[in-house]
This record gives sequence, structure tokens and C-alpha cells, in this order.
Amino acid sequence: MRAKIHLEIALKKVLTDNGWDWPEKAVIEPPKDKKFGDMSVNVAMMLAKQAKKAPRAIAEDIMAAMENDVLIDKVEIAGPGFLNFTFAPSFWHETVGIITDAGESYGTSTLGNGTKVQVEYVSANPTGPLHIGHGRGAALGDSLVRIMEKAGYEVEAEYYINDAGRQMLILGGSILYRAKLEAGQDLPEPENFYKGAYIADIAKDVMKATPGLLEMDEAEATELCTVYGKDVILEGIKEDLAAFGVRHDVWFSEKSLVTDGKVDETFADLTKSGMGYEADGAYWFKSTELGDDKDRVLRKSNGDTTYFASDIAYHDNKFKRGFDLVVDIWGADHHGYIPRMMAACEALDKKGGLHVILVNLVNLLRDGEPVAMSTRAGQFETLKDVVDEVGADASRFMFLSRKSDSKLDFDLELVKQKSMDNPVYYVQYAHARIASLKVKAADAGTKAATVSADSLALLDTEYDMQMLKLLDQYPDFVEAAARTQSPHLISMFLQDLAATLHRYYSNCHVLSAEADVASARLMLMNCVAGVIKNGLGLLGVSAPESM
RNA sequence: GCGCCAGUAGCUCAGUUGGAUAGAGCAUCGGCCUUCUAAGCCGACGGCCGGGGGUUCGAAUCCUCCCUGGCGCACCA
Repeated sequence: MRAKIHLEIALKKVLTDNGWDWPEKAVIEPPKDKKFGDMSVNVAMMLAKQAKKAPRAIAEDIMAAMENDVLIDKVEIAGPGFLNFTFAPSFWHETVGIITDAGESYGTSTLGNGTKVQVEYVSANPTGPLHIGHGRGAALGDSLVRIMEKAGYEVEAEYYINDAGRQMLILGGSILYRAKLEAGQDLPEPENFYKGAYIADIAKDVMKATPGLLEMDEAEATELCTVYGKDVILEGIKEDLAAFGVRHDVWFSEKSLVTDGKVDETFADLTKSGMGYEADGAYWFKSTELGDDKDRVLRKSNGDTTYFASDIAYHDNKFKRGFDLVVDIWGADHHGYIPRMMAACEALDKKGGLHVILVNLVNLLRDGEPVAMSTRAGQFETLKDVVDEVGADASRFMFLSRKSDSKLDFDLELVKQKSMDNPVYYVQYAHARIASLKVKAADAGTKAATVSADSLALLDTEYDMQMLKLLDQYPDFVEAAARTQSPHLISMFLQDLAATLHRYYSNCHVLSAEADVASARLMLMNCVAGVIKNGLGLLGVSAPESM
């Protein structure tokens, strides 16, 4: 981060002095290969056309102009015109002071600049317990919230409760049916109903709570079961999410939109702007005008409004609450829904205000064999079962180690296993090793050095340099993760940092070194442990003191 | 049929939005514990980046046409 900023400022000055503009596509980045130095810049190649000179000749000019920079040890021109910079050790040493001063706020940035963002995720129908796929969305959403907050966004996390419509009626009907079975009535199976064991439990409870249930009018009894069941299931969902370390600030009811007349308001707005019309006894949204394949029905000919209708009203409501950016996290099987939702946002005059992240399927395996995702008892299918078996840390890390829109194999045995197939332990172990060092150091009376030119000068091995350069990159990763909404970048960084720590640990003994070196290394270890904990925190994973 | 996503080492996946000789881990093989946690470290092996064509100084990345797999194409939610 600092290296990039330093070069950016210096290079821009050189370009300005030469009367050149900074090329749009010029980048400053750490090269893949360490032999190319600490930072590599392609600006000379990008300038060729503008300056009407050969890239290497431009590079020569830039190199000459930067000769007096004391923070830079070496500049080289390589390949077609890359400028490769190597910074002085003293430059990297400053990283220790920066991290020490920043403490837990290291990695915080102003990228978001206070932009108000809403992240809506999980939002599973309250018709049954959360399953493993919801867990992936939950981990992703929660981590994204943490990362974007770290990057300077003002973030609110929301759960949209689909408590209106047909699924709810089916839930109520299913509970009532089970209640009748429990009461000894012999009935044919309804066509479309929820069969899980949890339905039977709820049925028993609702009968206990409402003795006269089976004597009531059918519609009334169904409604009662619906409300009762929804409340119980939603309570369960909240408990499961809490156990998984997932935060939602707002629980938003779909039903409230309907009863408050928000859906009708939306229709009126659409009609006014010419985006809605009546035809064939139904009310339609003219989404084809905004890139969708076909127009969509908002109110059916039987008078019911569609799910999409409340969803438009819901997004209208989101924007009216003042969010600059709305992020929806959906299952990948809903991707066909994106064009119409985008069209809706455009019709609401909020083009670009919505960003959809798709979360792909989770294949639950045990020892390589698929675990049936049926509703039968005894199968590991719910999020709660999985978290109970393998732990929240391991599950979350697994979910966050992959790009969200590729399919994920989740092998219960692998995730429990303490090996490199399961990198969460590799990263946590790095933190625990440092924690253990601190304990041992305290016993031996060794204290971490305070930051000074003298103590920093003792961090002089190649391993020290590697570590410092990587620590300097942490803020870049936080920004990249926030910008591209990709929590897995943090996971990647942490695995790299853990590997660097393990390498350091093997090659640079801390406590057995000479007293002042031991203190200096302990000072560095404090920084490393802090950044590991910091990064794990963004994933919602704990940083244990011992393992 | 149309659309979206994916295809990178034997396996699981990265690849900082167009950069240099494409990277990790696992697996396989070979080294390292009388010293801070071996849940670790070091080394070797391993590639037509699904295929063809194009864009340019430069392509795993962008455009185009195919192949393969997944998922969508309701007056369902």
C-alpha cells in the first residue's frame, strides 16, 4: 500500500514535469516474480504513443529523474519497458511502526467514503430450517458486511422475510394436516406440502397452545398455523444464524409491504411513468423496454399480486431509505431473475444502484460421497447440523475460500480434518504459534522491543523483508475485497501470510536469538498476530491463542 | 431453441480486471524434530489455461465461432 502510494506520487510528478498525462491504464503492482523487485510499473509502455518515444527510452528518463529518492534502493528497466523498483529496508521497517500505531484499525480505509450500502442476504423463506446452501450465503454476506465497513462504507445488513404469498399458506396447511394426523384422523396426503420432522413438532406445539384448533373453521385454523409456524421457524433461523456468528440489523417483512399499500403505490408510480399497463385482465411491467426478455405480470388476473411485485416495492423502499448502493445476495439458480430486477431498478430511476451477487450450489459430501439432501431424519442437511459437527470457524473459512459463483464441494470429513486440505487450521495455527511465543517470552522475561531505528535495524534477514512486504499489502487486499465484493481475497491473503509466518518461525528462531534480536522479532510477531486476527475477524473466524 | 455461469497440474482451486518464464495446496517421491506447537519447514515431479480464429508491443484475461458440464427461461416463490 505505502510502496504503491509513494511511487504513484513520485511518478506523477516526473510525468507532469515532462508534460505527460498519467495514462489511464498504467498500473503499479507487486510483480509475480520477486526478482523483479518490490514494485513494477508499466507506465513507460503506456506512454509510448503519447510521448512519441520508445518505451525503454521513456523508462530511462523516468529512472534518471528518480535517482535521488532515498527510499528507493534500485531501479531497473526490464523486458519491453517495465520499471522495477526495489525499496530500501528502512522503508519496509516503517511498516512495523504503522501497524503498531494502528492496532486493530490497521487495514481501515476511506475507499467507501461513507457511502451508504445495504447488504441483503440469506432471506430464506420461513418455511423450514436453514440448510447448508443458506450457510454459504450467510457466511458471504456477513463477511462482506465486515469488509465493506472496514473499507469505509456505512453498511446495514438486512434479512427479507418472505412471509406473504402461497408458500406461507402451504406451510400453514402442512402444519394443520400433521396436527390432524397426530389427532388420529386418517387423511389423504395433500399434493404439495412440507414433510420434514420439524413440521410434526410444530403441529404438536400448536395443538398444545390452541386446544380447540381442530374444531375451528379450516381457513381460520390454517391462518393460525401459518402464523404460529412462521414465528417458530423464524426464531429457529435467528438462533442458527446467531450460532454461526452472522449479523442482520434489520428483519424486513414482505407482508408489511402488502398491508401498508406499498405495492399499490408502486403500481401507481409505474403507470404514471408509462412502465406499467393493464392487459388480459392482469397488470404488467414493461420490462422489455429495459433489457428483459418479456414483460412481467405484477397482478394476476385473479387479483393476487406476484412475488416480483412486492420485490419491486421492496427495492423502492430500500432506495427511499437512502442507500446509495443495494447489494442482494441470491442463490445462483435465481440468475434469470436479474434482468427484470435490474429493469425494475431502472424504472425506479436507480439505474446502477443494485448489485447482485450470486452464490452457487454447495455439494455436501462425506468422504467423497454425496450426502442426500432429503428431508428424512438423520441426514446432515441443516446448517445447524453441519455447524454442530464441524464448527463455525471451519465452515465459514471453507465457504469463504472460494469465489462465490463457482460450485463448492463441502466434504464434512475434510472440513473436520486438521490438514492442509483444510486451510483454516493452517491460518489459526500461525496465530496460536505466536500466542505461544508470547507466553514463553513472558515467562523468560523477554519483552517486545519498542519501535525505534535501532530495534528495526535488527530485522535484517530476507525473511524479515518478506514478512514486512506482505504485511504492507494487507490494506490493499481489504480494499480489493471490498471493491470487487470478494471476501475470498482475504482468505487467500491469510493463507499467504500464515505460510510466511511458518517459514519465518522455522528459519528465524525468536526466543533463542540474542536478547535484542529476540525482542525485535517479538515486536514483529506482535504485528503478524495482529494482522492475522484482523483478517480472520473479517471472515468471522476466531483467532485462537492455543490449539 | 434462447440466456447466464463454469472449463487452468492426477485432485481442489488462485490468478490483484491486458503484463514479464501461468501460481498455491493436496496427492506422489526425497530430506528436516536432544532448541520457541512437525496442525510445521525445505526440495523434486507435474501444464495445448476446453478447441479454432481475431484484436495489439503483449491474451488464461477482451471479441467471435464451436465443444462439454451446471442452472435458468410462469398470470411460482
